[in-house]
Amino acid sequence: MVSPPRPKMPGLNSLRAFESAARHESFADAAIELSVTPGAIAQQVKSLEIWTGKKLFKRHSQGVELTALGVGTLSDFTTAFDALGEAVIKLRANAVPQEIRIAALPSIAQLWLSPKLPEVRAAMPDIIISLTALEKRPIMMREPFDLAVFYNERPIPEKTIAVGDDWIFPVCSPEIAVNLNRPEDLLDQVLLHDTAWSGDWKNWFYRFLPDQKLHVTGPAFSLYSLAVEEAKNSAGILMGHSTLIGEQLASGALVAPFDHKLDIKRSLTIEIAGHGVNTSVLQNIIEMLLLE
Amino acid sequence: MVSPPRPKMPGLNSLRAFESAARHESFADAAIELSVTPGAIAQQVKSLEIWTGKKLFKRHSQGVELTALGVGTLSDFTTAFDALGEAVIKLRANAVPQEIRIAALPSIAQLWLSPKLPEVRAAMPDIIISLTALEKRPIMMREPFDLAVFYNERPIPEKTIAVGDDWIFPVCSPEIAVNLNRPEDLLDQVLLHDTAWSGDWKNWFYRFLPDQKLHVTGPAFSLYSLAVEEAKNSAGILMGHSTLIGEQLASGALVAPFDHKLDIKRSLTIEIAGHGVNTSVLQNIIEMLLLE
DNA sequence: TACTTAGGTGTAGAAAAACTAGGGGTATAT
DNA sequence: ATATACCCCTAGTTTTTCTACACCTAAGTA
Repeated sequence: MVSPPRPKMPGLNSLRAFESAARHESFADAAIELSVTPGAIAQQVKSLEIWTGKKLFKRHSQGVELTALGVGTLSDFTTAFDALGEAVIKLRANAVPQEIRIAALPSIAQLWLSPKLPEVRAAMPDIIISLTALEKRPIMMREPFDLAVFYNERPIPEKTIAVGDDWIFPVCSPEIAVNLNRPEDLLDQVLLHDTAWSGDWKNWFYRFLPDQKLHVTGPAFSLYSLAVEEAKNSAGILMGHSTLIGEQLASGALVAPFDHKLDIKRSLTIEIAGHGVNTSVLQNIIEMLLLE
Repeated sequence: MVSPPRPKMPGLNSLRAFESAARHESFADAAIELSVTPGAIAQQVKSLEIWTGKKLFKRHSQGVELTALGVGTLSDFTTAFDALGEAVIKLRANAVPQEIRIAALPSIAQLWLSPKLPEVRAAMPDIIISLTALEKRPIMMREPFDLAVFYNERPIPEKTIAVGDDWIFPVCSPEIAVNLNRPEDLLDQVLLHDTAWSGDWKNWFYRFLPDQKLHVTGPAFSLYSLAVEEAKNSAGILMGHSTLIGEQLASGALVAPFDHKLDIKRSLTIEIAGHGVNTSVLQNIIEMLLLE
């Protein structure tokens, strides 16, 4: 009566953990990708190694390295999980075609996308547009988004649509601007920082005031939009990103006291999911976002 | 500091349960394939339906039917899980190349394969040959076997190698055979049955003694090899399978009292895994198995 | 040389996921 | 009418997976 035992296959989760760890060559990065702790990755990988009977990684104190065996199968697993991810995303897109999911960098979501969405929603009242702010660009094959709006270094990858190049230049409230005539006037001012883009001031100074030692002492904000608000409140000078502060410059809430603009060689881009669902709706949304 | 929550993807196990259930159009069959209870499948499918927000199956009292949404994505999932299965099997084959895993029907394993293996092992002393008896043919893309020896209806599928056609005819020990001259002499004899092949006697009688009512009263065995042993011990008449009792006929332990043989339109076949590892070793093994 | 940092390991306990068991229900087959 | 085959649901249990540390090692830094 007992049916013969079939040889067990390894758990699917251990395969996913291996694939992620192998792709990043890092348990820590895989842990971030899968939203678990590195210890969980280590355990899953170990269980797969026990199943195969061979080590998949060489452990070093500073990281891991794939063994020959691991190298040989990584691409198979990546292909398989890509296919699986696409199947899931396509399923979701087909199941809820009236919902469009957009992923964007928090700053882009708040400063660029959010102001444009009301118009898009008004034009497409039966479409639900959801917006998720992510610090890191999602892998469109693996995560359930229809559009992703992020920065890309130029030249931008294929399959992405350029929205505009990103230039940086100091901006501030009109009240403060009256005291600023030359870049040197910045030296005794409060310089507002975004924690994620702490290099902005350094880069700009390096380009336009190369002889000046920079004081990185200003207040730091974890969200660029907070820094924008503070700048509007005359709390200091902000390094403005051309792609993000268009609204504020247009309304006059912020002004650019100088003409010194630095191209940071990246563009705001829109990436479209490859699931092939809702293509025309997505095209319409993109067109509306690109206007003006 | 808190990283923004990414939208959760459904659990991998629910995807596998859905794929299996959809492929079989049956929760019960999926449960067998995945070695769980049907309730487990139902729960996994439900959790996927909750994630997608739509029903994937229409439930009927006699079974399930895929919805349009389910139909549309089944092939994507099947493709993905096939790729994943192949990746795992290839990994295993590469990790332990000195081991060859053979799956076979229990009767084939014991009566056909097992007698031939010592010679194969002697010829390849550094290869470990493991043999697993399975009631059902494994899906070679999903389960870790290198060779599968099973019956196939003729015409046999591509990619399988025919070993020999299966004919059935009564066999018994020489002592019993002296009393058997014509098929009619079987009527008052003990007829041994294999539970899995209970139709054998019926088919043979239908062909050669169509006018006789058949008594299906003989002892039943869950393993054909047990029935063979009993037949050798003169416990009764066995319906012999040409592909399985060659040894016994050759040694004289069993004899065929009549010339009445029925072709049951199937062949013993060997299927080779598609992972492409160890191809030449596998070819050698198959050649040895096909000898004589 | 000693400290710090980055990244991996191992274990125990906790949390989450998955499974089984068992009681229902509804069609189809006998 | 009764049995059978399937699916559903819920409760409780088992298994898996994860976290939380404490520990280890190598490389960079003071």
